[in-house]
Amino acid sequence: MSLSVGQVSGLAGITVRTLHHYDEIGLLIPGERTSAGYRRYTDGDLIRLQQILLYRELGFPLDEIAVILDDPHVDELTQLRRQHELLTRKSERLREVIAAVERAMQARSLGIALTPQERLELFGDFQPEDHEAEVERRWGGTEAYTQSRRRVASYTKADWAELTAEAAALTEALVAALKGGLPPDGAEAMDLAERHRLHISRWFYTCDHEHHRCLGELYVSDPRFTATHDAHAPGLARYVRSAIVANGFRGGR
Amino acid sequence: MSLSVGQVSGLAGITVRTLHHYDEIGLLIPGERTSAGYRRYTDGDLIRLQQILLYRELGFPLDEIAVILDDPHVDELTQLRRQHELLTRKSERLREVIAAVERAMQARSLGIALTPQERLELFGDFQPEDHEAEVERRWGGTEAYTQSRRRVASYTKADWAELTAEAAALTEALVAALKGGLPPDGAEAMDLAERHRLHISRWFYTCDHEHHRCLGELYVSDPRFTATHDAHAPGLARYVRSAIVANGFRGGR
DNA sequence: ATGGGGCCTCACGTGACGTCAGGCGCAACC
DNA sequence: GGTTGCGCCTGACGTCACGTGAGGCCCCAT
Repeated sequence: MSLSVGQVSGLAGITVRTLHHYDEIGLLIPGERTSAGYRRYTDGDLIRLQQILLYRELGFPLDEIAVILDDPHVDELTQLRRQHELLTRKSERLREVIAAVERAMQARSLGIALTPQERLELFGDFQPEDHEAEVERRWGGTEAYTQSRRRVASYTKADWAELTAEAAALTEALVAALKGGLPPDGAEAMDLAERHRLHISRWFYTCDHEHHRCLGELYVSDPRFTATHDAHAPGLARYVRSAIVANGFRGGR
Repeated sequence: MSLSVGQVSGLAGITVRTLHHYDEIGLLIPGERTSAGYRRYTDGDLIRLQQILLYRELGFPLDEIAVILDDPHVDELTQLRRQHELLTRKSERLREVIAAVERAMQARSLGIALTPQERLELFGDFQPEDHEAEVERRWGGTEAYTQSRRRVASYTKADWAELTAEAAALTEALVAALKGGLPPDGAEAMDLAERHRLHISRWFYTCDHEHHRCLGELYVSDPRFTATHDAHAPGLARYVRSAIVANGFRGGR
């Protein structure tokens, strides 16, 4: 009960050439060949092909797929769980994009123009691989980065919930301080900056005052960070930077 | 308020090279250049970029994206509606894939093995563009195909509901006939075959007895059609083929 | 025995970038 | 006021995942 290239290509919705290619690079070598050299795909081959197509659709390059599938100490159930998680993540991202498009439609039909930044953030912030790759490029190699990465990887859902709640409260307080007209070098703002520093230290990496100051600079110099902050309140990025600097003078040295 | 390549690449989560590429092929030419030849992206450019990235993620090739976006008599709201529809379609497909993975997990943890066909159907049947491309390859150029395509394109939701209901009822009746042991060349089965032929004629293209016979052959020779039929009841594909042949002799000539 | 459809192996083409190489622009730092 | 560094520029070649023939077996059906 083995199938020919044509039959498999029909079943899987791919071309014969693709199957040839996968054979060439050793990703999917048919279990048998007829005496005439015809490829014959067994049931096991088909299962592997389905896995390949799934990971391919998730955006993995073929050589990585080979590594993933040929890992000997990973059984099929684990593969399925991985796939499931990646798929749901992708689905969530898609839902956000859809929501963004809906917002844009609403805005458009009301005659409001969204800022381009607001619309591009979707791509800048949510594409998981791309974003991580970019982070790697900017921060790769630094100690803070690797520490942060190790910690974050071990977080449970509950941890994440706590983390984001804490971050949200902090942002809210900062917005309130800004809108309340409190000076960035006042005690309240400095306290908030200190809370911010401790937040980073607790959840991501040990952040001393100097590092904190670098972060503050980044908030105003990197347009992505600036946009994220200023989305909550205009001028927030600069306000936070100032508060951080003031707090650094107070507590640092 | 224009941005440099680096700033745009950061915002959009893409590389500088990609922006250069889009400039080279004329997909996204920055609105301005400084005297030194530096690219400067305006707000309009960013909006266009966002549209490009959306269509790109939907799998469109870049030249097609250019055609879509440069279509003069399509305003932004229409674009958004198109995007929204395509995205929701993609989301639905993703949900089906997720559901399939969940089924596979359940089956696996219960120790049941799914047939490879069952798993590959997902890719064979639901990838919209690929599938259509394959249909084009197999049937492109035939008159029946173009006719079917024209008609199907004009169907409303209500039409589709009626169509699928009719098809489901027909399938059910065929399954009942098969399971009831009625001979495929008996009057009842032939009547059902005739109903099938009229169903095709009504909804897709004028289907005479000869064409109907070809279709019957296809049901048993093309594993995809066979699988679709036999999923309802084992042996259904062959049963339908026989009934069609018998009906052809009765009514055809 | 003779097509015709499916399959084979080269082998070059293509789309969407990645990746240097070599060099200008400009603000900062010494 | 050089020079260092970073960002930007233009070629130009490399890469990945195939697409697209060309030329030639295989095999079943007429």
